[in-house]
Amino acid sequence: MDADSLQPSFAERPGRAFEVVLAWVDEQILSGDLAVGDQLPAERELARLLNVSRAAVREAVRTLQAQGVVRSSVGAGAAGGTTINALPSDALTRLLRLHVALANFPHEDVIEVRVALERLSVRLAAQNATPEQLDVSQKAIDVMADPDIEREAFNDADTAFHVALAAAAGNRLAMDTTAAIRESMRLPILDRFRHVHAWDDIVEDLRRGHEAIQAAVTRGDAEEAERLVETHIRSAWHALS
Amino acid sequence: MDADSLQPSFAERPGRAFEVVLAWVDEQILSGDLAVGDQLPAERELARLLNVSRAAVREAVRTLQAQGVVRSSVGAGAAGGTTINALPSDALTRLLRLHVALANFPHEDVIEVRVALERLSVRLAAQNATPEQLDVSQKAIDVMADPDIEREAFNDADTAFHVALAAAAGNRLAMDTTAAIRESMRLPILDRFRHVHAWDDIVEDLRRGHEAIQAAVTRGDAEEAERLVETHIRSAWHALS
DNA sequence: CGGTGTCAATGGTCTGACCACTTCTTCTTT
DNA sequence: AAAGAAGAAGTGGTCAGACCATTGACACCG
Repeated sequence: MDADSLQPSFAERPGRAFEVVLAWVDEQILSGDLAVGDQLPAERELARLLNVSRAAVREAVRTLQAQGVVRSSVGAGAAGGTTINALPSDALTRLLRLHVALANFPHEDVIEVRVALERLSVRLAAQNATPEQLDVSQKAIDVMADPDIEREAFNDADTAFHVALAAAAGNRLAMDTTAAIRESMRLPILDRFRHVHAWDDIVEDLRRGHEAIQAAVTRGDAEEAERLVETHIRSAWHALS
Repeated sequence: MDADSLQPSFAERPGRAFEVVLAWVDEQILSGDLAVGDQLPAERELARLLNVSRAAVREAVRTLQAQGVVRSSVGAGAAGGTTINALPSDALTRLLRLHVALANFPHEDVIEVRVALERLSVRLAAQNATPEQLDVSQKAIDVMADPDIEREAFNDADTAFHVALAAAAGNRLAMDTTAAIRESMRLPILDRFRHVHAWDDIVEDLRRGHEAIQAAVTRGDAEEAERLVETHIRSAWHALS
């Protein structure tokens, strides 16, 4: 009944109790008061601060944990407690993959977004890529050049190629989202790889596409790289459908 | 003590209690005993079945909810209870928003990705938007037309305009990512709104940009809409920097 | 000086209770 | 007999308070 003077807007808020906690954490993160590596208040303290039970706080923490936002460990001192996670892009990738796998998004929708992001990636890569970064994508091309390569290994190298180009873009957010979406389509694409008939023709098209993209990026031709990557993604998906 | 004869492998398992529940649900889903639309046992029953407390069951349910796997609603009968879910989206938006905020990406990087996604959104919107969807974005424009509008309200309506266009694209993934990125920049943009000097000039530019985009989308001119939205975003950010 | 044990703080768990809401059943009234 | 009202039962949502295991800091004793 008293206190609350520090956080009245949250303590008075209606709605589910654990959502009050989530909203509070969201606000703290978005406003910059909580950053990666920082510790959340202890569960008991947070419960008192927001006028909810500790059980409600714990349910919110579980939600944040499931999303990879925080990590909890027991014990006193700096090592214990709940801390904001570096949110390795794995969390994004995991969640995107889960959603796509559950057919929540039509594959065509995913393709559209993927085209938009990869066009951005290769454009930035053509402008910013270092020779070392281009070596990484070239290595993926070399792997795929093996005429006896298994379809799964080819798919992995294919994924690695696109992720490597995204990494070469020098834009971390573009890389993370591009990689997450390509990664989320790894299994659906592999499934099609396995059931397609004209495998030899398709894989040859893919190889040519990759090499053309790599060449355009290497010589810094952003526009051509954008055009090539869009054609590459769309025609590959069409051939597999 | 007793019982457990039905699920000994789970009831006897060590490790965190809520993970026992998660493992049980995983097993039921993977084995096909639980499918989309099915109901989980009631929390009290599940707690008794797995020999854990109801609080542990609830923490597991929160985890599943955060992952979008289940949906809960109160009440007796078929309408109440926790059911296996098909399609959530909040989880993705929330995670992406936090991801952008936490990773502390350079704002320029975020702008690049935002341009790529919003170009996609307005292109799809120009091709697919219904009059009802265009009404929503028009309403945001009307709100911003108020000459006495507060800067925060203007920013909210601005966000709403871009999100509405993304929604009109008819591509759920594009909408979620576009909305998440625009929302992740809500606070930084608001901060600039508050400290900018030539507010009147800037806001007039923004209004003209919105109206031009809305007009292009309405008449189905995808290419012009793409061009306009890119110019709009880049020039607005430049004016605020 | 160095080990050693106490102590405090943390997350993890449990119990048992109450609430708000929804549905189904049963009984009363027309 | 039909319609409606009252209540019983079951659901998730929340709370308070307790205990446990783990961890780190600090005072104490050798």
